[in-house]
Amino acid sequence: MGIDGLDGRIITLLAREPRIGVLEMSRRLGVARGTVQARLDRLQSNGVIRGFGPQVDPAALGYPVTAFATLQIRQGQGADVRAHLATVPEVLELHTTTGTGDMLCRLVARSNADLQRVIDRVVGFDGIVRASTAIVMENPVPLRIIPLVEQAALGGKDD
Amino acid sequence: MGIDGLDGRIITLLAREPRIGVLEMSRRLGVARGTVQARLDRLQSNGVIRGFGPQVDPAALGYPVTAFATLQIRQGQGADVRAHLATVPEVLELHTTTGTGDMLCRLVARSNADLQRVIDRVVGFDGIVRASTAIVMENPVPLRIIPLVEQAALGGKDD
DNA sequence: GAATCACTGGGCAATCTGCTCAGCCGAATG
DNA sequence: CATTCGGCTGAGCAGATTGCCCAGTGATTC
Repeated sequence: MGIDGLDGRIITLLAREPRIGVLEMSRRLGVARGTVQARLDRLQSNGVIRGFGPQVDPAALGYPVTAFATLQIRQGQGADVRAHLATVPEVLELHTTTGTGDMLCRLVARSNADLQRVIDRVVGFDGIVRASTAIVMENPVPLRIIPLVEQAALGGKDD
Repeated sequence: MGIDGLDGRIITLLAREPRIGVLEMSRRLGVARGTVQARLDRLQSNGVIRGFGPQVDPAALGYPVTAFATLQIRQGQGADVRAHLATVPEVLELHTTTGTGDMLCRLVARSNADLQRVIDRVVGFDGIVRASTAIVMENPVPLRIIPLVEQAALGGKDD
C-alpha cells in the first residue's frame, strides 16, 4: 500500500482539473492511456480514491455558518448519541475522540441565530452531558489532500 | 440562491454514482438532457458544486491516524501561524474560531508515534502558545452533504 | 532460462459530449 | 388581455472519448 510518483501526478492532475478525461491525462502525463486507466482502477480498488462525488459548498446552499461542537457523553450512551446526531442534517461529520467519552462534530447553520436552533437540537438529547461550541470565523486552509499526496508519493520511485 | 427539488436530485444522484453521465442522469430523472446540463452548469457557476475532485482517503495513503488540534495563538501572530501550518502536508484543514485567538486544525499521521512528530512540527513555531490534541478513534458520521442538500431542496417547489 | 508483471501503441464499435435549433408553456410584465 | 421572458423539451450532428481487445517489449523474479 502506497503510491508512487505517477499515482501522485494522476491524483494531483485530477484534483486540479476534475473534468479531464483518461485520454487527456495520458497525453499530459506522457504515458499510454491504458496505463492511466490501470492506475486509476488500482487507486480506486485500493481505496486511495474513494470516489468523485460532487463537492458541495454548504455556504452556497444557504448554510454559511460553520461550527465545531465538542460533546461530553454520558457513559454508555455513545451509540444512542451517534444515532441521534446522524439524524440531524446540519451535522456534517462526527468523530469520537480520546478523552472523557468525547465527540467532536462539525455543524453548519443558516445564521448565528439558526446555529442556536441546531445546537439545541444536537444537545437536546439525553446522553449528552455538556457541549462547547466554537464558531468558525475563517478557513485559511480548506480541506486539502494534494500536499499529503505529494508527500506520500515521495516513497515510490517512479516518475 | 438556493436549490429546488430537481437540483437536489441531481446532486444526490451524482453523489451516489459519480461516474454517471449527463445523458444517463436525464434518463433517471425523467427530464431532458439539456435541462440537466443547464442545471449542472448553474450549480457550478453558483458555487453550489465546487467541483468533482477525487476524494482521497488518507488512511489508504498510509496515514490512518486522524487528530484535531486546538491551538492558542499569541496575539498578532495569526497570519504567521496560518502560513506556517499551510506548509505542513499533514495539516488537512485549518479554521480560526471564536475564542481567545484559537485555531482548530485537522491532522493526519502515519501512526500514533508519527503523530508526535507532526504535532511537534505544528507547534514548533513561535506564535503558538499552547496546543491540545484529540485523537480520533471512530468516525461514526463521515463528512456528508446529502442530508443537508435534501433539507435545502425542501425550500424549492419543483420535484 | 522461463514466467510474471506493467507499460506501450494500435485499433474497433458504441457511446457520450458540446452545441444548436424550434416549439411549448407558465409566469411576470405592461 | 397580449407580450415578453426564462426554462424545459425533443431532436440532430460532428467530434471526441470510453471500454475493450490485442501483440510486443523491458524489467524483475523464481
